[in-house]
Amino acid sequence: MSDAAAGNPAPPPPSPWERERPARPQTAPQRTPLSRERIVEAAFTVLDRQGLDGLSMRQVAAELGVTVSALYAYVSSKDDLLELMYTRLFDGFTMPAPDPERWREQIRDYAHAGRKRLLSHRDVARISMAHVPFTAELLPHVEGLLAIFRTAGLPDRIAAEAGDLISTYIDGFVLEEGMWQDRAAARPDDGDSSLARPDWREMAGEMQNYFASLPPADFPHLRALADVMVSDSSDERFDIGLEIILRGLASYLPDKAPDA
Amino acid sequence: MSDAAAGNPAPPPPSPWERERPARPQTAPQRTPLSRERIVEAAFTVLDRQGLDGLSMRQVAAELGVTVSALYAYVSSKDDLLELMYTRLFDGFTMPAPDPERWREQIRDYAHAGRKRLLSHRDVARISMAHVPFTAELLPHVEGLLAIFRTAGLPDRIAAEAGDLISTYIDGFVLEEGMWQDRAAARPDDGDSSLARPDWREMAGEMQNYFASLPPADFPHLRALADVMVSDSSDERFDIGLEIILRGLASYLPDKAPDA
DNA sequence: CTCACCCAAAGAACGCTGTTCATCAAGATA
DNA sequence: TATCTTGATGAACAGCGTTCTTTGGGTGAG
Repeated sequence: MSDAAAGNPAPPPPSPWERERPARPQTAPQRTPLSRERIVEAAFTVLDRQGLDGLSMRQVAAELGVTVSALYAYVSSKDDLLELMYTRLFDGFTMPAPDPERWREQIRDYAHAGRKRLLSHRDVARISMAHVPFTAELLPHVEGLLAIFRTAGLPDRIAAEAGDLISTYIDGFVLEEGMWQDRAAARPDDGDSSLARPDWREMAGEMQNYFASLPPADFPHLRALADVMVSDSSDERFDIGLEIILRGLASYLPDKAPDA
Repeated sequence: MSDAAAGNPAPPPPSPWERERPARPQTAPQRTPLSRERIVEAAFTVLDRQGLDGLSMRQVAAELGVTVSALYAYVSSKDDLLELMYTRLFDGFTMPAPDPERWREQIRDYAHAGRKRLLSHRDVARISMAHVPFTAELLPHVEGLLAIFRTAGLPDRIAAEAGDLISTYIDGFVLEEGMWQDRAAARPDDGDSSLARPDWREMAGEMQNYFASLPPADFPHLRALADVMVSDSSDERFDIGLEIILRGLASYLPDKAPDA
């Protein structure tokens, strides 16, 4: 560097004793200058590949080809990053204008969209469960839900609770769904042929065998329900639970009789 | 140590250069020989003092005056310990014989007991949320729940889902409850005068102010419901949500009309 | 009484975590 | 050309779950 004044066009090869230059040029394409968005994106990549337990700041940094400490210039903590991921899930998600005639369908749509969102990335239900959607960006969603319930005619105290209730239901259901998937994926059965294929059908068979093995005198109802519990798909089970809640809410409507 | 052959009755004072003997006699009262039960007990002590995030194997070991590695002779992993803690919550918890005339009260009792159990130790709802109650010790509880629903007359597919639904509701509600408490306790407001007193009333006031500060045009329903959301106690809110679910379930009973 | 054994616990170590800090190269500004 | 800013680096710290080897005291056999 000291002879730069000479201005010779061909730089000499690096002297053997000077520490090999960090080889910035390798990373030098300098993809993009790093940003909150890029960090969140990388975090989702790591999440899908390694799950929430494998999501570490170091892994995210590695995914970006960057050091850990660099992340902390854009994200104040891991919790901050998780919150960013959580709110990003709601991007492009708008609540419909409340239609009193169709409030049930509107809630059904909301629930289905919510479940789809939680299934869009691995372990996202666990992240969602750890957050209350009362940040500024998410308040419009809460407002939208309350709008549907209130204009449908539900009493205030019921409407106030209804939002929490179905949100909790969605999160809880998908969380449990994910736990079964993990359990199925972690079965030491077929060696490393586990191509991330949970093999739902085989799992169901094992469950059914297990239920059938229970002492009939002690577990009559569990045995009686084994068939239906195992034969219903996740989607069907989700809709059943959702419908129970909707019927409960409908029973508070002043006017019409709460029949299906 | 090398002149032990002399056999002199009075042991010499410890030579200054040999590392002070670990002073086992200090710990030597040897309280009790360490066991799974004692480890779980200590874990709950640490949990109540430091929360789930502060619950580490090392802290549990310290609580028992013992090294970390000693724990692993009784507990195979931290997850194992957490599962032990989870199932211990159900100790002395028995399901009532199903009474078709009183199924609603029975479920209400179950829910209240469940919430009380989750509130009995800090952060326990988070532990509960991470477990499916399908271990051998807990199956009787599931069976008991299904028994109540089935003998009440609910269709099988509804009964099968009902257990999950109310369990998820209880866990989710208390989880959220705990998150608000944590948020209130972490408020940097009054310095270190935080004697673990969440000061619920003050928190509610802040919430109400926040809602009132929202632009009326964008958040009419949130503003309208601020009063009721904040004035209702946790117990009332819990009962409201529970009642919504119960009404929904009741709507599937074949015979009687599903009025309150 | 002495020796061998056994086993519960100790202690050190490994690789990982979230977070902070001093450093540094390169670009922009004066 | 000299200074300042900026975005990233690499080392470090304390703590984590887990495993491995060592050890010391109590017990039973000869």
